[in-house]
Amino acid sequence: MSGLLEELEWRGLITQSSDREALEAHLATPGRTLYVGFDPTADSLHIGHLVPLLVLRRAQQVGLRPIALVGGATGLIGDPSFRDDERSLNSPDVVAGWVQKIRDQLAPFLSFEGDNAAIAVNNLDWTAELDVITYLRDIGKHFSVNAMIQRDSVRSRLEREGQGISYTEFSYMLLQAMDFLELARRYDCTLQVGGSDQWGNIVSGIDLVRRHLSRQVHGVTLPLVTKADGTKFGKTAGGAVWLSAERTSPYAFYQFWLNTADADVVSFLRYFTFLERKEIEALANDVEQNPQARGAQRQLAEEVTRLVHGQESLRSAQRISDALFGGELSALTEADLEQIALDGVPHVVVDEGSGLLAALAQAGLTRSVGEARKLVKSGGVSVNGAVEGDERRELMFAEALFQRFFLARKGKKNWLLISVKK
RNA sequence: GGUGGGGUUCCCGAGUGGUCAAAGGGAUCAGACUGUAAAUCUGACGGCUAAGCCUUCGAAGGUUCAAAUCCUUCCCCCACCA
Repeated sequence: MSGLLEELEWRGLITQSSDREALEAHLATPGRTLYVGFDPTADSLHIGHLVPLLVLRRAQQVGLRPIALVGGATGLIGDPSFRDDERSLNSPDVVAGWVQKIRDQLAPFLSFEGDNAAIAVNNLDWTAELDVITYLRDIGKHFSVNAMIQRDSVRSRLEREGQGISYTEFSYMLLQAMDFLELARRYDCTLQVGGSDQWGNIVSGIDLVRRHLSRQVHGVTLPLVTKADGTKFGKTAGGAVWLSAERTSPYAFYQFWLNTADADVVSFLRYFTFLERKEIEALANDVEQNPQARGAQRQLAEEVTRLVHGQESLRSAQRISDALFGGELSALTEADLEQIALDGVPHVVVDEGSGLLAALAQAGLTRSVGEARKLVKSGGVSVNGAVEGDERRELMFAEALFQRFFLARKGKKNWLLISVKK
């Protein structure tokens, strides 16, 4: 009845699930509750978090009650699952700050009103006061170390030469299992969803709930997003692609999706948009027939940017993309250039007569002046639309657009707006 | 606490007195080709206003004309044992 599983199924979003038929039957009853956990490992979520977050939203759309859990406690420990090395701990103050930011970031994706209003929780609420003896007796007693060390998720840490795992991280799965138990108790939550790396932790939770409450609860994992060329999804030159506009501008965000490879775009449409099956099939056909138009990429970029940053930000991202990639730079007006800076293209202010190289380095477009020099020498930089071969190029009013601006470009798509200061 | 192994440039990983800014691979960046794709090929890949100089091989000292390489102490990681 809920249709959640069918929806996830055709989108390719189910990697593993606990007893599928039982789950299907379970979800047939209206009003079920599910949860996804997000650990605060930074002050913002990134696009890797988007898949489970959107699943939570999809679930709410078909009538389930979503719980977004922020790991104020688990974030203090660090999930060892499939990680090669031990994490360094973050201070409680820092993590608490991140918890708040992530809560705020999650909220717009869910509705906190209506019959199946979303719930936001923090697992620190039920772990902060827990004493260690109670924890060991009530939780720890249900876990077999023999079973825990069999988990794939920690195997590399146990077998790999030169690596180990601390008791702290090893305990992570108990904390996550406890979360499921707590949510089952408090909110009758009966389904946990997470990335495929979470399978072990989810199963631990299912077991714990069964032992404590004699109830059958369920788990589903989502695929790890991969790219056809084997490189890591979600990374760009500047690092991860973040959901916060401060870390990744809407323009950069839009460009990220627009640059999706043909081989990946269809699955990304399924994972990251709410477009219906027919629409996605039409776009898939488009990729086949008319790849150079990149219609699917455009649609993907549009949908995801709107979802994360809203209609306004999408417009400005498109406006600036059109301006920079559309045609003649000479067609840009002074107002356009001013807008470009506001819309999120990297921007630096320099004194007249400053060197181009310094400006590139200052803007972070290159890591050092030397790198900028090499780049210019190899023809990788253009200024105001023309390849710049002179490493000594100085930025003078006389040559600036509107006596103020230089539009520099590194490679084909990395723009930098330079303003010359009076 | 004991014994053994180990910490190398973004990552993996070679290097055991000069020929080492340090092999090789990956990642990354640029150029060519394109569609702001992929694949492929080419180049770059510690810093420096680049001839040359400066800083790097866990940390600090030391030996030497010369150290990533040898010695001392310390820190950290791993395995096994207690």
